[in-house]
Amino acid sequence: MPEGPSLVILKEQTARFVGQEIVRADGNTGAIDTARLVGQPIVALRTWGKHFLIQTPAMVVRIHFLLFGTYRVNERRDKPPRLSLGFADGGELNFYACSVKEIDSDIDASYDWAADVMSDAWDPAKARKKLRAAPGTLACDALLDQDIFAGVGNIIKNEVLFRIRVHPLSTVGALPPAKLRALVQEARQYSFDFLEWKKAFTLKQHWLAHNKKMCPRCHIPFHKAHLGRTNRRSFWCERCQKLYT
DNA sequence: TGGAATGTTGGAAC
DNA sequence: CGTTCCAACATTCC
Repeated sequence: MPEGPSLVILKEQTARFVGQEIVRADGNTGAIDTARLVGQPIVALRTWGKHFLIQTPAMVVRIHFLLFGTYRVNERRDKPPRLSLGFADGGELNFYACSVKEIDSDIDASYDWAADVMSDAWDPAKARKKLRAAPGTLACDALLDQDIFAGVGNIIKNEVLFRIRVHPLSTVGALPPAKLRALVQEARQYSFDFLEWKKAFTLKQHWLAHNKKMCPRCHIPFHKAHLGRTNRRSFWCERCQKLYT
């Protein structure tokens, strides 16, 4: 469940806990002192990219789901939770197979909200500036850079590059200004499309490139390889997606 | 059924 | 000291 839009769904599903007091906190995370959460009210539940932030007066806990993490709201899985929070109204929030970490309480100082593609504070001009500052970066790596596009994951990467018809091995410095602008714009636009499709349980059927064998536009086979510094799977069409170097 | 995958971190190696 | 590479983590699906 790891890309940014999925975290936004989690935030929406847990909004009812904001303002509530944690009456029980446990789990097999060795990383935080769960006892310190008991008695704490939830000040805010926020997301930054793929981070889920649980803010209380005493501490801020960061959940990262990595590749396999899951959660349940008012339900339990048949597995030990990494972190389980119980609330006064009987509700509970359970996290599994994720990274749990206490972070600095001053989250506004440590997080650049303008870099989060799902945030109201998202700043496309700032993202373009960061891209121009690293012209040698491959397009496939740039989209996965959480300092530029927090929340973008491998699915979004592949879909954005297909939408804007840019080859994953293009360098961002070689992109014409309109393409650079499109890359930044679609990183956010596709993320919001992802959000709506995920909510409707129709995400996979909307994939045009990710995990696909054939180009839906020109009907030749996609290329598939692990590319870039990030070495993640890329799916692309040699005919439709232009290589800029 | 083994291998790969919506991801990141920390430490070794150079 | 900076950069790069790789193992580790852990679950689900094909």
